[in-house]
Amino acid sequence: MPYSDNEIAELAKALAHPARLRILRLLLSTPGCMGGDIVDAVGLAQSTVSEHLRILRAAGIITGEIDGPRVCYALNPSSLIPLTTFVATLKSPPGDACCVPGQKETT
Amino acid sequence: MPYSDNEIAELAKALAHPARLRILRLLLSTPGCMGGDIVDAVGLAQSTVSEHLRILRAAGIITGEIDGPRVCYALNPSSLIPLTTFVATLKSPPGDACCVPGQKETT
DNA sequence: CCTTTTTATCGTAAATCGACGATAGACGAT
DNA sequence: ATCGTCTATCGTCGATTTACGATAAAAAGG
Repeated sequence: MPYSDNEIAELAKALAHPARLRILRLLLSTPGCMGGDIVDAVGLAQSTVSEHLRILRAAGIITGEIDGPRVCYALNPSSLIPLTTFVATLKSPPGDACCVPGQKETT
Repeated sequence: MPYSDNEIAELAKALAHPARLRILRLLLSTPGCMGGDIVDAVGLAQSTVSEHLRILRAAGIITGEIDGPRVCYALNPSSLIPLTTFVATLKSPPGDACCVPGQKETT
């Protein structure tokens, strides 16, 4: 039993918002990464972006290092291992039906 | 630009609850997979479990095939490709600092 | 010291989520 | 046709989330 459902759910929750994904993409592609740049890029209020950054930091997905009056944010990809491990586990059984054949479909 | 942030966020949101992760683990390990078994396993009210199943189905993560009065649920791992692709992308740059060296730490 | 810049926090309002019981619908069996 | 079983939906309630403006806190620079 590798990682707890709560742990994985916390990570998934942190990723479950477009603005936060946008921030992560930004951190991936931007050499400078102060909060101000992030605010400009996502187009939300500064306080809202700060809250998204707090959520990502609380989940361990990013780190923030104080650099003078600013904060330099960076990705911490290894934090996502519990989530990726779980998803990989789901893919393991290639494809065997669970019920006896001969059903109608739904969706 | 492979997948949209909204699409990925929807998948992450569907995974962002321990009960739903529990259901997915159950579907991975259980040969029979009718809703009733799931209700017993997660220990929540039938209506609550049905709602979790609806969310997973809406996200495409599971499928439900009607089998008489029951519904047979099964995993659909390929639905998670947008999410796994995104997370894999985050891991690509091994580790280069984004700011000039010489900062204090936060977290 | 005071000002400027940058980030975090507070308070609040609207929206969404999670859980439940009650009810309705679908199906096989009697 | 009716009954029993299984699942989905409805209505509701409390908790959480998201967003904002306003305000406070920290640090560099004049």
